[in-house]
Amino acid sequence: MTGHGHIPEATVARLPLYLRGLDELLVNGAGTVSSDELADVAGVNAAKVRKDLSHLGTYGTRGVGYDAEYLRFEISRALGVANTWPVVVCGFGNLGRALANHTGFTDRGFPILAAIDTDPEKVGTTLDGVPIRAPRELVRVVKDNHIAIGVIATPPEAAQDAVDRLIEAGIRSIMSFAPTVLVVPDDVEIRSVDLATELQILGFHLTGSDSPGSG
Amino acid sequence: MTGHGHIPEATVARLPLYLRGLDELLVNGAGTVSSDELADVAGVNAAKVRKDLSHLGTYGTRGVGYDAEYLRFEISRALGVANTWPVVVCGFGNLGRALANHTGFTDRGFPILAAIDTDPEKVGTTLDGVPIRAPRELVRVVKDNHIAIGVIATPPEAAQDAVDRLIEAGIRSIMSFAPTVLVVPDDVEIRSVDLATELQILGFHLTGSDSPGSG
DNA sequence: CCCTGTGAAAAGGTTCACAGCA
DNA sequence: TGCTGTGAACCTTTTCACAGGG
Repeated sequence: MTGHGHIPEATVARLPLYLRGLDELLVNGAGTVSSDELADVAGVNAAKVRKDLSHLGTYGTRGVGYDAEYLRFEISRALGVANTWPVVVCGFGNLGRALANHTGFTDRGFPILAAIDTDPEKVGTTLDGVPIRAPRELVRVVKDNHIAIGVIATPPEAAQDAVDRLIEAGIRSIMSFAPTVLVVPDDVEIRSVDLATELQILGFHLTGSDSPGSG
Repeated sequence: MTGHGHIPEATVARLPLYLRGLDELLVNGAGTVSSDELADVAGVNAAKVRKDLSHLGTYGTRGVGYDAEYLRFEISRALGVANTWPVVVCGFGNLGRALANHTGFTDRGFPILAAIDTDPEKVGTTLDGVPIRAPRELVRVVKDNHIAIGVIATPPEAAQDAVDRLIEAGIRSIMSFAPTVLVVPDDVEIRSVDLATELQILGFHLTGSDSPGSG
C-alpha cells in the first residue's frame, strides 16, 4: 500500500527537515541511514523519526536502516516536492526582493515567476529577474504562469486586500509575512511568519535574566 | 498575585498575537475588550484567549471583559517587551539587509544596532543605518551595544560558526534563517525559520489537488 | 443576562520499551 | 546483535461547558 490515510500535521511539518537532512547525508555518500543518523541531521530524536516515517509506509529494514535514496524519493512524493510550484510575490519592497534573491526557493522547487506591486514606477519592469505587474493583472499572471502559491510581502494594511485578490485568482496556498491576522475561506491554507513575533517569543525567555539595553 | 509560576509554551507563542491585536483595538479607541473580540483580532478562538490569559493572572471583569490598556501592560510585562533588546545580525546579504530595513523590529523593541559580515569591503562601513563589523570584533560589539539577541542570516555553511561565536560572546537567544540544524548548549534558546521549509509544508496540502507547473 | 475563569473531557503529540525481523 | 515498527504510557494542548460575579 502507498500513502497512508492521514499524516499528522506535526509529522508533515518535520518532513522537510528529513528531506534537508537526507540531502546532506546523500552528498556525503550515504547509502543507508539509521533513524539515529537522520535524527541527528534533522535536529529531532530517533523515536520521532521512526514514528513519523511509519506514517508514510514501512520503508526501513530492521537491523539495517533506510535506503537513503529511496526514502528521499518517498518523502518527496508525500510532500508533493516531486512537482514544481510556481510562486507569485505580492509586494516587492525590501522583503519581497530579498525573497527573490534567495536561491533557496527555486532550488527547492518554488520558482518566483512574478511579483505584484502597486508602485507605477515598478510595474512593467523586471527586478532581480522577476517581472513586476499591477494588482489588476493578477488573474492573468496566475493563469499564464500556473502559479500555485502566493506570498504576501506587502505592508500590513495592504495584506488582506492582496489575500482577497489571490483567492479570487484561484490561489489556495498562501504564505504571509505581514504582521496581521488574515481571513480566508476554509479551503484556503495560509501560513504566517511574523518576524517580530518570533523575536518577542525569544524575549520572553530573556526576561528574568540579566537586565538589557541602556539600563 | 502577579506572575504565575510556569506559562505553557503554546501560550507564550500566542502572547505576541494578543499584543498585536490589542494595539489594533487600542488605536481604534477600545476601552474594554472581550475574549471574543480579542480572539477575532488575534486569529484564535475565545476559549483559548481566556485560558491563556488566566495563566498570567485574573485581569478580567466578569460580565464586562478586560481593560485593554491594562491587559496590554500585563502582557508586555510577561513578554519582557517593556524592555528594549538590542539585536546583532550575522550575515548582511540580501536577507540581513531586508531585516535591517524592516521597521517592525525597532518599533517593537528590537533595534538592530550592528551587523557582522566577512566581506572586507563591507566591514567598517554603515549600510541601511547599521554599522558592519568583522566576526573577530563580535565580543566587543556585543558588549558595547548590550546586545541580547543574535540573528543568523548567513549562508547555511557559515551558520554554525556564527552561532558558536555568538555563544562565546555571551548571547543566549538566537533566531536563525539558515536552512540547517544548529547545535547549541541547553541554556541557549534558538528559534529557526526556514522559508523553503514553510513552502514545502504548504506544498504538502497542494498535493492531491490540481496539477502544477509547466505540465 | 453577559462574560470571565476554570475544572473536566477530548484530542493531539511525544516518549518509552520491546517484539520481531535481518 | 542491530535497528525498525508500534502498542502503551505519558504529557501537552485544545475544547467543552458551566459556576459565579458584575
